[in-house]
Amino acid sequence: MVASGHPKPKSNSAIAVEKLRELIFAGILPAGSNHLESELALRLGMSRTPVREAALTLEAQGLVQVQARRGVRILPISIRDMEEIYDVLTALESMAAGQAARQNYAEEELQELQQTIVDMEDALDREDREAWAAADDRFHKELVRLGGNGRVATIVALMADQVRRARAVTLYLRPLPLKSNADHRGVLEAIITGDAERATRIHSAHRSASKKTLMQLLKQTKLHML
Amino acid sequence: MVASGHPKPKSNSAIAVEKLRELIFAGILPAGSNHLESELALRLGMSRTPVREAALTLEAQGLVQVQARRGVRILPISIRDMEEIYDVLTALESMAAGQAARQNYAEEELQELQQTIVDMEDALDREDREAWAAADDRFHKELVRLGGNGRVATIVALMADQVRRARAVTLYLRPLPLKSNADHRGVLEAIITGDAERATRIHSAHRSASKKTLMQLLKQTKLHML
DNA sequence: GCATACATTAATGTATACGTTGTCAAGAAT
DNA sequence: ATTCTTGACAACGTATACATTAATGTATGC
Repeated sequence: MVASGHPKPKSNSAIAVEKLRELIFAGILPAGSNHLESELALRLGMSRTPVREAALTLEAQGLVQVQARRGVRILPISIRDMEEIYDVLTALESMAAGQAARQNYAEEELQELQQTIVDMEDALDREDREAWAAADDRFHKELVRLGGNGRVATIVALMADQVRRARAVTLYLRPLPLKSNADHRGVLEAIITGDAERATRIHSAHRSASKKTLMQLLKQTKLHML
Repeated sequence: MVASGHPKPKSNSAIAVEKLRELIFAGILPAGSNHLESELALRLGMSRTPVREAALTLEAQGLVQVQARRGVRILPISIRDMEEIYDVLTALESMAAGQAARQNYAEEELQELQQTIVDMEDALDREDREAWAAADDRFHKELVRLGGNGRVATIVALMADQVRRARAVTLYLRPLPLKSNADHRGVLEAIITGDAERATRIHSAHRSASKKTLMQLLKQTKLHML
């Protein structure tokens, strides 16, 4: 067998999910807009059936809403939505940080987490906001993975998707998150030393601060819908 | 307009979701079993299409898994699954308790929560485990509602579904949860007095204790799969 | 001139037919 | 006897045709 990449025969339904997600995240299907199933099917070059199934999947993920006779509606994200999302992330990630600390990981198992912090610092030096955001995503994802709770990882990934949609707008509005890295290092150290309570506390404070900053930003700039 | 119940013309797809959920919770479709789409369609008296859509919905809810050529598999719940689920519930409900305390609810707005506690006490007096479980469900659901975060409510409802599946087995194995009610009253009082930190702490301890009890029970009785 | 009722239409919801593919078993070869 | 191959079958994935239903526009009556 050739060692090439997966010869994965993806179903059209799965392809539709991917493509629609891309279209939504790229803003080509703008928040609040409605799209007929037949229109999307035409655009994706397949029949309505797999598109319909993809729409159901995306609805379960909270990205769209399927309305009878009005097509699939790309859900907008209000300030209140962002508040809810950040609170869920705060609760679950903080718990994950604590659980990670309880696992007694060897330092080498924490290399990826450490690397994301280094990458964030590098990005900050270069004032590269995109790179910082990408590394920040990796940090939070890895943190949750280390927590060892698959359901938490799934839920957090869903919520993080929503945050990412909003970031297109918010990333360049806020000041560079210089303070964040102290928090990240603190969480890492707490995990290394096995101090679960401290890991939870630091991360919770970190998320709360992020939320506060973002909320103020959204309210100031009157970006009530994304 | 007559004040009778909704003349709701539910779609077959929605009906299929309901019926399949009932069949799963009743154990008629046992955990771990596989069922062909055509078989389920025949049983529900409709074509494969709405059944397929229902299966996708239930898959997103974590109740089943659709495997190519092997039909829909009713997902079993392992001890590890229950542990993950309880941890998610602990984190989100505890936060909800704190948020509820911050809302400065008038006492009349907390009547339903109070009523569930009364009902639990009544059920305990009568040693009616089913009634206790039903009231306990209402307590947790109402608590989360009072927290005011819709996403938390949705996620908790999903997780609570899974717990309910397992309860058919566990409800009659464990001792009557006499101690629970002190916790419930404590949470209620903390919400009334607006002590968010206390509400969170008490509820978190309550959920942790419940988890511990359940875990021991499951391991002792060697009920590794449900 | 406005409101109401009806007809038309367009989009969803559902059924069905068909192509595709993995599975399983039977038989042959080693 | 075991393993590999091959072929048939069965179930899913997808397309398409059809039924259902709600929205819209028009016509008619008050």
